[in-house]
This record gives sequence, C-alpha cells and structure tokens, in this order.
Amino acid sequence: MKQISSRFSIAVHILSLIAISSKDCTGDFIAGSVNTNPVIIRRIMGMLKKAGLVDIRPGVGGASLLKNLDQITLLDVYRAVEVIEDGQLFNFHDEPNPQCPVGRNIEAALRFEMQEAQSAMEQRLAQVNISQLATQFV
Amino acid sequence: MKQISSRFSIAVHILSLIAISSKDCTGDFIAGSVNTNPVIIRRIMGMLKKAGLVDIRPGVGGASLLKNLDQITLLDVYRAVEVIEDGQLFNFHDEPNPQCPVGRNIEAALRFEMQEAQSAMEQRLAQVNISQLATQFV
DNA sequence: CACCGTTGTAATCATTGTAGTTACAACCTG
DNA sequence: CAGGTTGTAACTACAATGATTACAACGGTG
Repeated sequence: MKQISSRFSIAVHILSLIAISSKDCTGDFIAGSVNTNPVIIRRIMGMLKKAGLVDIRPGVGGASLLKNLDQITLLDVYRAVEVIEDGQLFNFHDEPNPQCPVGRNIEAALRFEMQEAQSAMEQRLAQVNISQLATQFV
Repeated sequence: MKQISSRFSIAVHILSLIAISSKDCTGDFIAGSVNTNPVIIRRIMGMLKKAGLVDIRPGVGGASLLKNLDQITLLDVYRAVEVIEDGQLFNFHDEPNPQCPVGRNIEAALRFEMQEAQSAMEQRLAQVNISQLATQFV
C-alpha cells in the first residue's frame, strides 16, 4: 500500500508554523518542529514558493506568507507539493487487450469513475483552509 | 508521485470479464484480456476470493461471481485488493516536535481532515457498481 | 570587505511497494 | 495417471521516498 507523500503534511506544518510564529522561521527552525532534516524542509519550501504561497529570503533567512491564512486551502498545499498529478491518483493497468470487449472498453469507463473519486477527495480538501486548522494550535 | 496500485483496475477488469464472459474464465484467459502475467491475475483473484467476491475452482479452473453485479461496488473491489488501508491514504510525517505548539497539535487536526478527504473519495467509489460499468462493454 | 548563517541544489543511499517472471507443489477431472 | 489449472514462494527490476552530505550562492553585520 503506497500512501500520498508526507510532503503534504509537512507542507501544512510549515505554513502553520510560519503563520503562528512571531520569530524568524528559518529552515533549521522549522526542521526542528517538523523533526526532519533541514534539506527536506528547504525542498518543500521551494515548492511552496514556486506555488506563490510563501516568500523566502535567501541569505538573510526566514519566510513569510504571501496570502491570508483563510485564502490557503489544503487543496492549494496539496497541489503545491505535487503529491499527485491531475487525473493520476489511480493507476490504470497498461494496454488491456483490444480484442476483448472488456479490454476494449473498460479504460474509458473506469477512468471516468477514478477521476470522479479523486475529485471528490480534492473537493473535500478545498473546503478547509489553514486558518481553520490554526485555531486548533493552542 | 505515487499512485494507487493498478491492482484495483485489474480487479475491476477481472470481475467484469467474469460477469460478461460465457466461457470458462481461467487465470490465463483473463491474463490475456488484461495483458499481464497470469501470476498477477492469480494473486489478485486470491484477494477477490478472500473478500468473498468470487469462487475459484482449483484444479479444474475457472471462477464465478458470488454476488450479483449490482451488489459489488467499486469500493468493495478497492477494499478487497488492499490498495489503501482504512485511514492511511495520506502519510503523516513522523513525530513532530511536542515542544512546539504546531508540532504538538497538528497531527490530530490534519489527520481528521485527511480522513474526511479519503472518505469522500471512498464514498464516491461506493456509488458505482460493476453492473453500471458493464453496460458500457458493448 | 570578510565573516557567518542561511538558502538552493546536486548527488548519493537505504528503504519500500509494485509489477513481472520462473519454478513448483497441490488440485481436480477425464 | 496425465494434463491443465490454481496457489505460492522466491527472485529481479524499477520507481518514489526520505534522509544525508556537500557545496555554491546569497546577504546582512561587524
């Protein structure tokens, strides 16, 4: 069983920490809270930057949010860290036999349902923003 | 990006084929339609059998469904092939730092939302049964 | 300007899940 | 018994992940 990468949960952690924290959020500081290697944090921060969610100050260090907390949904973060591409949550077996009625038609039928299921999941993520999560960090 | 195993799509293919086909569905015949190695089929058939979806005749060969087509949902298949365990679609990073307010609280908050998202996906799968798919196999 | 902490990134490694393959025992029926 | 089939174990190849080391580039501060 292969899971969706922990890049997602780490990214949410990073954004929450930047939001909550008053002090300078350097990669090393965040790595201490997440409890992983600083390079992992820098890589994910790079993705968040590329997605336009955070601003990072090279050299001096530290990061800040580019959007309001309630304007960043879990779906934004999920897309930012590229855990799953567009319609690719489910894997489909390669090249079923076109000589067979099932082999010939199953791909279109099943891919549609897979896409629907994936969308249902993503829409649920879109309903939650970081602000809502942050209220729970006492 | 790691996807949900193609065991799922293969399993749906297998069930559809057994449903449609009048002839004896041996592992080798199914493997020909799916276009993969017969051992892959046998492994997945074993999971479907364990889940009570099909009956397999050892020695003589062939398989048959144990439920009506409209009583087998995509969720049943998805669970049968163990692509993802209960609340484990999303991976959560290990042991965030309990000294930090975010590290201490993020797990509970985020795991809840992850579970909700996973459930939304699974509920969408539960809305479709093999019978509905089979109508598209002309 | 030089120092020093930080960011950005490449390279490497161990681990894990997957898909495929070979091999072979167990099974059933003619 | 013979032949085709199922049920597994063992092995390989491959890809994604997470961790780690190393080092260049950056930018304030003294």
